[in-house]
Parts: sequence; structure tokens; C-alpha cells
Amino acid sequence: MTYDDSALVRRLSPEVQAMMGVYALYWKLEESLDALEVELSHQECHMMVKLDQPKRMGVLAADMLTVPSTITSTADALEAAGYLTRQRDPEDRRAWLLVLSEKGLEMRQMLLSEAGDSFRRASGLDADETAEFARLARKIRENIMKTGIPEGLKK
Amino acid sequence: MTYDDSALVRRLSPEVQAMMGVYALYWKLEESLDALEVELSHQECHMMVKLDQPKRMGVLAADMLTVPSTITSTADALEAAGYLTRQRDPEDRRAWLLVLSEKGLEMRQMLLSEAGDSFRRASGLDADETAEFARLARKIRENIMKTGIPEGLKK
DNA sequence: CGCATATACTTCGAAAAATGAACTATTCAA
DNA sequence: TTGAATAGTTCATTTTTCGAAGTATATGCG
Repeated sequence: MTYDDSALVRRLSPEVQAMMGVYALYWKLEESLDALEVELSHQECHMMVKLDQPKRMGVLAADMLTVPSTITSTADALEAAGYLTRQRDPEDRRAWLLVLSEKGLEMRQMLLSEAGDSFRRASGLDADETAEFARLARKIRENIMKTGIPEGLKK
Repeated sequence: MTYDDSALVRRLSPEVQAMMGVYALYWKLEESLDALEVELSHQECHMMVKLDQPKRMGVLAADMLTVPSTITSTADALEAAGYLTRQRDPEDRRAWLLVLSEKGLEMRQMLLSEAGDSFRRASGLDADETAEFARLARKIRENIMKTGIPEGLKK
């Protein structure tokens, strides 16, 4: 059988405990996205998820912890597959906004819903606990959105 | 400034909200691990974190969503750098157990503590909320540990 | 036992993904 | 208007990942 390290984990700080749970959940999410047999590469999946709204490529690069040239090729692939379009940012004509197409929005919806299913399967939480976890997760995400992006402030 | 999509997020199912928070936190963790300027590659970091106890390479492959040959080369690098050793699994002499060295344990400790710091910085939660989030995260992780591993059951 | 088949990991060449430096177009500041 | 800075692109190089064939051990069956 598998092992039980709960006693060990309990001795760690709450913050570390929190991150270990996050870590485990994230890998479960990856696993189910991989299993999805969708035509998207890893990186392409992530870009879809990050595109909660039109974003500049530079912002995406910061967001996805990568360099601009990687964003270019990922965006090329998603554009070629019809998931998004490039639109000049009216506020700065050097920049492009990546905008999900109808097909892209549907795909993103599907990916998110798969993420939700993955949580349900993996977490083992009941409805109340899930609601509480969701509340805190929402709060955390809001905090990250508010404070997280270095300075590529624009959408 | 950054945008506020909290109203949109609230309309999603709790499970999706939960996963979006997890997703955001995980990327923040990646970001701080990257910034750590440690001699470890991405994959090597992940292997260190996954090695909460000695594990077979095959189990790690399942755990890390990759193929055996990738595990071999990652383990080679970590072994060469003195973070772990290979020990034959006494229960099956075809298999190796990857065992963290003293140096490896320290490094893992450091990575975990960085993860904790990252949570503190990113989450914006107070002590009570952090404790509650940690409790649920622990529960989730226990559930994943219990149910997650396909069948490479062994340590 | 002895052989066939399955499993655990390794090797190594091929494929895929990520990077960075040089480049184009646009903006900004003086 | 001009020079420096910024957003994104191109493309050659590097890094990472993969997968097929190989070695060693285990397991099952007659």
C-alpha cells in the first residue's frame, strides 16, 4: 500500500502544509489535462488558462514565467488552430492583444471544467469543505492578481 | 492597473474556483523557485520535492507524469551533484530506490521552506485563514496520497 | 528446474520545446 | 526630428523530453 506521512506533514508550518497540498493538487490537474487527449501542447493549455481576458504577449510572458519568443510560438500555434487572434493594442500599436475566439472560449471553458472535475476527484472534500476551500482560494487568487504582476500592468 | 475579475470568478463552481486559486499559487511557487538561483533544473527541483521519502524510479515516473528515461537522467544529475543515492530495492533487485543524502535532505528542506515563504507572500491570508487553508490542504493531500498512485504501489 | 514472458531501469539517437541575440516596428522624450 | 526604449518576431542554438532497443532481474508455467 501507499504510505502515510500525515504525522510528518503536521509538524511543518501551515504555509508549507498549504503549499504541499497545492503542489499535489496541481500535479493531479496536470495529469487530468494530459489525459484529456486534446490537440493542445502543455504550454498551449497553460496559455489558454491564463487568457482569462485579452492580454498582451509581454504580460503573458511574465505571467507564464517565460521569454517573449516562447510566447510568440505558442501564440502562433493557438492562432493557427483557431483558438485565438492577435489584435493590435489600440493603446500601443507595438503590442498585440491575444484574444480568444469563440472556439477558444469554448476550449477554455472545457479546460476549466476539467480542472473542476479534477478537484472533485482528487480532493475528497465534502461540499462545505469545498466551499470553504474555494472561498480561501478565491481570496488568494485575488491577492495574487492584485499584487502579483510585476509592472507589465496593462491588460 | 490590473483588472478585477472577482465577480466573474464567483459565478464559477466552487471546484473551479478552488483550482484557479491552486493554479495561481502554483505559478507563484514556480516563480520563487526559479528566482532561487539554485543549481537545480526545473525537473530536478520537482524530483527533490517529490522525494518525501525513498521512492522507486518507476513510482517517481508515475508521480511526475513522465517516462522512465527522463527519471534516469534527472536522477543521474542529482546523484552526480550529491543530492541522492541509488539503492537497490531489497524487495526487487531490478528496481532502485532514490534516497536523499544529507545534502539532499537539507536542499529539500530549503525548497519546502521557500514554498512556505512563497505562500505567505502570495496568499495575503491572515494566520487563522492560513491555518484553515492548511488544514484543508492537508486533507486533500492525504486523500491524493491515499488514492492517487495508480498501482506502482510500493514506496 | 528451465524456459518464456514480464518488469525495472538504462542507453542513446531523434524529436520537441525553450532560449537568446539580432531584427522590425512603434513609442517616448528631448 | 532624432536617439533611445519597448513590443514582438525570427531563427539558430541549447536544453529537455521522448521512445525504441538493450541489460538484468523476476515471475509463471510446464
